[in-house]
Amino acid sequence: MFFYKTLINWYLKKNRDLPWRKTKSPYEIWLSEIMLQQTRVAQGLPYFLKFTEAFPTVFDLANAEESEVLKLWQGLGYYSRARNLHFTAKYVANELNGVFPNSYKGLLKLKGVGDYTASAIASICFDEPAAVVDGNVYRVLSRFYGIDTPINSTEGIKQFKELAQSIIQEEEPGRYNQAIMDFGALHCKPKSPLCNECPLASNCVALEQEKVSELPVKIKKIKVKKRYFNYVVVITEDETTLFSERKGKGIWQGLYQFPLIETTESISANELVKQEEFVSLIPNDAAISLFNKDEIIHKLSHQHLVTKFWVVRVSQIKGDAIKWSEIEQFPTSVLISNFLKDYTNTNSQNLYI
DNA sequence: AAAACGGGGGT
DNA sequence: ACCCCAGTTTT
Repeated sequence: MFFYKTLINWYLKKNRDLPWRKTKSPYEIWLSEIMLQQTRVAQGLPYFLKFTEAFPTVFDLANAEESEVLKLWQGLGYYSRARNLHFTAKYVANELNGVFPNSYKGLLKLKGVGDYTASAIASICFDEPAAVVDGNVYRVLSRFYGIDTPINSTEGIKQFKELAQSIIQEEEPGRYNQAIMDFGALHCKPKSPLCNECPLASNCVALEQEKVSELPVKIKKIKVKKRYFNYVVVITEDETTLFSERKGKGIWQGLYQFPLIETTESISANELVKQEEFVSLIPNDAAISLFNKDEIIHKLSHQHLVTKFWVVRVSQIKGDAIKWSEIEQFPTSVLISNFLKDYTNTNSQNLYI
């Protein structure tokens, strides 16, 4: 109870003024929670404003084209969130008359809504005492209670959820959930937490045992792969190009891109023109130049994409072309978005063979 | 149980 | 470089 009350009191003084805290509307809370999954508040905030303006209600979102949703989501990452968001909006609008489920259990069934998000919406919108466990909660609980079970182990996930659930009260569960998350984000930070002015210091096990910097424990296991991307930027005399949707599994599903030739290592122009995919795409009269002198290393969590943009000028095109002037309407990755920006600002003289 | 899934910011 | 972020889904 000390823990619970202290966090709520801290929150009443120090909470962040955020737009989704002005409402209990499940639509807006849901929208904000999906956007903030694995995403910093500062990064998600402008997207929340864009989305609520473009889609004031769940019906507006449901009636949008998926590509329109992805375009607004562009740059936020984890694009399956946007596709699931749209799917769930259509489900709620069409099957549930626009009314979101009003319980943790019901919310959990929605696509893109897991344990954290169901708890957040249920507690904030419906005052259900369902405890959220996000990265902040893991950190605050592991330190305050001195728990060194790895937070990303099966056992740790179960243990911390049970502990969090045992703490939450019937009284103001939504406010408490937001309090412990804000406290983790602003006060009990990963590096340099403010222990010398902490309202929980008197009972914090990690502080007492000088283990603050060691907690929480996390098993690290990500291994980064290198991949070699060659984007073929075909440009015809009448300013059209090839730009199509990325199908199948893997990164950037549903986003648009130039024809992509992936190789096992970095290649030259001479090697590029020998690639089967290139031959089938490009006529013999093509003029090929390399746009970026240095390889672009686009860094994702699990892979580094070593990328070359090949500008290929041709008289005519084989596949389905789009007008270059309309390319910005399509949702695309930050990697390609950055290229388009650079390309527009660069004279074609600066190309490298 | 582990891997995949983005991008940005802090140290 | 490495870690972390209002996690969820797929393999």
